[in-house]
Amino acid sequence: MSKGITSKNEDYSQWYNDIVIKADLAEHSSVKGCMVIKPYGYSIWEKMQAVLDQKFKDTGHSNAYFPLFIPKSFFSKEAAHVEGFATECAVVTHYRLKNDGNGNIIVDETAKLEEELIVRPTSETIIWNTFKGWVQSYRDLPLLINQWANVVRWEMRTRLFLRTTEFLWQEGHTAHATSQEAVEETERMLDVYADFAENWMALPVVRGKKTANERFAGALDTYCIEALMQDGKALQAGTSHFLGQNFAKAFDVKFTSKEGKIDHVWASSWGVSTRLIGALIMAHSDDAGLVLPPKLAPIQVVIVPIYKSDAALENISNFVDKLMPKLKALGISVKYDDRDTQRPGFKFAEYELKGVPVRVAIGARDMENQTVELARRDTREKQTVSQDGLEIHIAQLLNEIQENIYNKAETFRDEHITEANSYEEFQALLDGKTGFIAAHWDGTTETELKIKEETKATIRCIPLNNKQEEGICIYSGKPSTQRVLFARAY
RNA sequence: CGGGGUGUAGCGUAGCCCGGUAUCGCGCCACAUUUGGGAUGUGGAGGUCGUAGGUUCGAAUCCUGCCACCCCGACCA
Repeated sequence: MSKGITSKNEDYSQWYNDIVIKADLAEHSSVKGCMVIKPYGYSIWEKMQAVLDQKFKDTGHSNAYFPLFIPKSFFSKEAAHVEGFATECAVVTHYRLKNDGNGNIIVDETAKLEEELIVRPTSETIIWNTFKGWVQSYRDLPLLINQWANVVRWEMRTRLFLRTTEFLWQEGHTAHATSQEAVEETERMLDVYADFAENWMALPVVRGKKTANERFAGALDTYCIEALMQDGKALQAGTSHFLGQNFAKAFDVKFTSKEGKIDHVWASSWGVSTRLIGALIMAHSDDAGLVLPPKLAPIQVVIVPIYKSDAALENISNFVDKLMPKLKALGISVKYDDRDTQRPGFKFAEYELKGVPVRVAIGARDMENQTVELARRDTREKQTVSQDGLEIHIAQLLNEIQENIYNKAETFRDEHITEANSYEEFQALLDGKTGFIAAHWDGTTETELKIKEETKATIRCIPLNNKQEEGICIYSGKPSTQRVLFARAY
């Protein structure tokens, strides 16, 4: 059926790569580990940005932009932070090239930087260095800043969208007068992410906290949303960190309270990246290609005319010219593909591959009967409907698709949260059913690492509002008060 | 950084062992017939065979160095 897409069941990883390439989302660049995000893929990112950006503004944040380069000394100021990122930093050491006399361009060794610059893997340090100058009084708080940026993490292995050397993201950085406010902010932004994932991406997520071992370098607490992909592996879709006073202390950011006391401010940081596009692909798509939730689809409706003569095309086009404004008035993005260079069957396949939620096909027969053929991408069902009130019908269908995609993913997710009560059971689940495994854990990093070493499964999170129950750790047999979610992860 | 691959037209490839400047498919261009699920025919364009050396009368092919990318592992969002 679908040309050139490996079946999901045959090779999930290859299926994913095929979709990214064939749906024209991105391609490998000539730069190792870096991708080119192509226009269609980028427009999905733009849609995500637009929604998230509005949500950030609605919660009081302002956008700003900080430098790509961070002086090495800044990094050294927060011990856990530098340790966490040290192994994956690109470093700028020189600022000039020269011709070596043989026609080769080489680094000019005389142009060595006094202090090396780190290409930001995240911006806490440069931002907190800057915040020092922005905060003096409680009146300056809370400071709620977001930036849209690229970052670089020198990963050893990369995968399109899921892990690339350079990627795009947003990072929020906030400063507060009290610990409680900073924690509330951390939780608020986690909710923003969860809401975005569930209501826009149609991606059900588990809200939770990371274990000490999985925590962000420099944070006191890391919250996350975890999603489940169709192959049963988990993917972290967003994180929000309570940073305590770690960075405020490292960069000496203090404020005077109403009572005249001087104290370090409290901080949060939070981010989501282009990795979300990877999540979107892996959560919903099928062997025919990408499946996009209508709310994030760059093109929500495509109209394909089927005609034999110019007169027939003109007839259809006249109808479409009246339909398109009605759809646009309802906020629906629509494309009329009247290219004469491709045949209808080709277009059908192409838009399915690209995940366009609704296809409208109109031929001579439809024009006679005052109908159109509607095809929905999620179920691949087709129906013939009246041209009368079509825009309303389509708007409803888009909502229905959004809902259906979510429900399908939710059912899958719920069916793939399984309790394990022994290590044998745990291992059998990992190798068989996969998905999240809810199991008792003794709370030690030692046990967590042992399990990871032996099974490659990690603790994805301790769900928020987790049910408390007595039990014993599946690995050590020590007492435990709650189950945590394990999974193999991306 | 270890292990494994690959580099030949825009893409995917054959040829390499056994040296004689290159195969096939897709795509592209033109024209015609087509158009309700990835059209067909005819004609055509397109290549410093990753790169630098070496061996040879002659190198995609043999030898050496280099570069790049992909996959698997350790690391990670």
